[in-house]
Amino acid sequence: MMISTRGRYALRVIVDLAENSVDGYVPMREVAERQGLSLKYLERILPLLVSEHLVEGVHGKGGGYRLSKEPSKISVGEVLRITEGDIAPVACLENNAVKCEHINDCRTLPVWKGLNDRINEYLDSVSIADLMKDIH
Amino acid sequence: MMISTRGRYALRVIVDLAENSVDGYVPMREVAERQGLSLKYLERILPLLVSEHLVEGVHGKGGGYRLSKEPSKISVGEVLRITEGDIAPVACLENNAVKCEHINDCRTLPVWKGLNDRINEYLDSVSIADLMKDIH
DNA sequence: TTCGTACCTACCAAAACGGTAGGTAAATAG
DNA sequence: CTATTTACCTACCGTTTTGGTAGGTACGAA
Repeated sequence: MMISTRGRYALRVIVDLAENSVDGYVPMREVAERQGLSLKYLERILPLLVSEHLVEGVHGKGGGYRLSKEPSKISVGEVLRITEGDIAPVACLENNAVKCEHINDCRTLPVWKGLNDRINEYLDSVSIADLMKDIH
Repeated sequence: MMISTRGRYALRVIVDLAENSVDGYVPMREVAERQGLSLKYLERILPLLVSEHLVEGVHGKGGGYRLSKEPSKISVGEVLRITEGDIAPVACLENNAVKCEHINDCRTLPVWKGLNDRINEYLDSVSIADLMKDIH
């Protein structure tokens, strides 16, 4: 399996924020409760999203989190790359991969590159807005 | 990362067999040497491919392995599903996944299904013959 | 000053990963 | 019949990743 709970939970949090932060900030306690996830675990995931300017957090009463961009401007690929670190399907395509010596003669590399391209292409084509429930 | 060494090595072995078993059987010792992989580790992977009738092994001198089908009839997806067990990108799409209770109201499920479909579609579209070096 | 929030760091159990070790079973050559 | 060569089987094992928990501190509003 490629996408761990970190990425999956992050995505659910982002969609939850998109749907529930009508104007103000939403405390993570509420999101955790709504989504049935551990607050403590989410608290470890959110700083990643903050540092990459996907969400903003404010302290104190009335504080919480909100999205920094419109849901239509955030792609699923963006969220996953931030939280998973790397969504390459094989080790040799990871960012910090050790240079393979048979790279010019590898029979299997083309299929991994092809797979990687299709995965990223698709995940970048879906936005958070695409995942939101239409609220009439 | 989604595809572990098991699947990647299996694929390299299959392509190696396709290229090097002109008529007879190829001992895994030769393949391991050519590919720079641990023989002992490959010996643990190959029974999977045998039991699913992708390759055949014969004992004794002159023995080894050969493909059971033409390279053009074996897809990359087939090899990976056998060796990896499951190539689902997320836990909730795995074969023996626990039934999620929010399955009918999950905002993120559609994107995982879409991803899963594209991954399998692509891997099934590439055959071992596509990965072989043209030998003139 | 108190409360509610984000945010930080250390720790930890369980599973997966990537093998190694040490055999047995079967087929062939001599 | 014996030796050799191969496939095949099973148990073990160190390291890394996963999926958290525990216990705080920093900050901001009331």
